[in-house]
Amino acid sequence: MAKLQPVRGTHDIMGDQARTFQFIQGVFQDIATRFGHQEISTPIFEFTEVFSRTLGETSDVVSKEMYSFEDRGGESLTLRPEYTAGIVRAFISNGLQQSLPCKFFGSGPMFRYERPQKGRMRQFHQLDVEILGVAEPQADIEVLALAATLLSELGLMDDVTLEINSLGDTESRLANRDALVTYFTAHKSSLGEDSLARLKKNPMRILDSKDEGDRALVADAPRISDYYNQASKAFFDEVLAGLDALNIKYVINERLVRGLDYYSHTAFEFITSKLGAQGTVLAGGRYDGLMEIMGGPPTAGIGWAAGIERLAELVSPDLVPGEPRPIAIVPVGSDCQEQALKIAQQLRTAGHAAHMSYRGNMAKRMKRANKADAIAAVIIGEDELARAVVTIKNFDDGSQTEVSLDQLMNHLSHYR
RNA sequence: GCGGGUGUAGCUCAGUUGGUUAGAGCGCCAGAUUGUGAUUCUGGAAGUCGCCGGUUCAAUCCCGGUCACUCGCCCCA
Repeated sequence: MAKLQPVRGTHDIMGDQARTFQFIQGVFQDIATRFGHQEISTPIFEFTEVFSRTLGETSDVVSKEMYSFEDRGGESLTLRPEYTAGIVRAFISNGLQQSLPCKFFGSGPMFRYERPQKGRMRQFHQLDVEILGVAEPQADIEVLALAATLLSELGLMDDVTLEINSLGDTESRLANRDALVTYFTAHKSSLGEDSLARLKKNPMRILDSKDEGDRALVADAPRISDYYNQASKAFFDEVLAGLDALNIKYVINERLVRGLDYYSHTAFEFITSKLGAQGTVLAGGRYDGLMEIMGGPPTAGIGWAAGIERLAELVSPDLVPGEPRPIAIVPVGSDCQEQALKIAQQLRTAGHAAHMSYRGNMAKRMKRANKADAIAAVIIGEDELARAVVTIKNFDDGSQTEVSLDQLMNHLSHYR
């Protein structure tokens, strides 16, 4: 029989990794709450249209990366490849325009049919933050401050740099795009194969090309910043001033772009050099045009997503809290089982971690307790019970004391 | 989707220039120790050498395909 394998690009999360994930999500929830965001969990699948409409038919995600399937009713459903589309859909479904601004956070699995690599899975997990209904640059600043706080509390600020850019408003961006198309079309013959395709689908992406020949062309290409109108320039300046005020370091990267039409103004990525080709750890931007594409009322939006797997690769293990050291319950002889159960229950109710020892002679039980990193063992034997006492063994110094059942909980409170 | 690398025990890895019973360390189980852990000693289980096919008297080793992982590209978190 062939080895039972998980589906390509999926993983079981357990042990240290599970603990690291939990730590990251806990820090994230705490910070997001401090920033005034509320949790939202949207379904992990939606009608396919939710994603195909928002992401655009020509985008890579829609054209080759979606996990789509028909349900029994013949509806085309898709496992979510990203969080934003679902949140925007939820906003419209629930009529939340009545309660703007909406500040959301969420986390969970995402699905993309990609060729797996380290830091890139078919099922992966993201943290997500969105602010809907704030057209002011203050939202951009806050969302970036949230990101910076998260990365700093995860101990990653030294591993990561913030790259930021502005696409300008619609007017500025379209003017720049036209100029780019004109420029690159004139130099079509020197463009690489990938970039030729981008010229049609997503011309701004050429700016980000890794092809050497393209890069030479890009150096002389029209610059986005030359096409900012006054409002766009003022907006970007205000965002940068906010970052300066908060002492958040950044690098302006004019090649950092978003292709789809509903993006505008701020685009940013926190990047690390420690993860090979998958260097983007957290990324986002402003998407003021998205709500309308979805059929909702014109509503500004900005947000970001971070890959939990990628963060987990970077987080130092010593930051992740270990499991609490348990107290081992060691009954000796079958007559002591009931008392052992009761003591375990008492301990757990009082907030201790208690590990019940299930089988074996005493040496075996002690061995297991030691392996579980127990801080102490409660040894429950017939001799002791006859005198209404138990023996407490301290695993760190090897000392033993007899404690009366009455005093047990009191005594063990020292072991927290 | 495109190109390169890798695949031997639960884990980390040796090894066989193609030859009969494939090894180590760690881990696991048991015993020394039926009321006392970490150390020590002894023993044990565990592998269709990723899978399928080809070449060969003979394949874990060579060849082809396939699956998975991995590195880069595309794209992205």
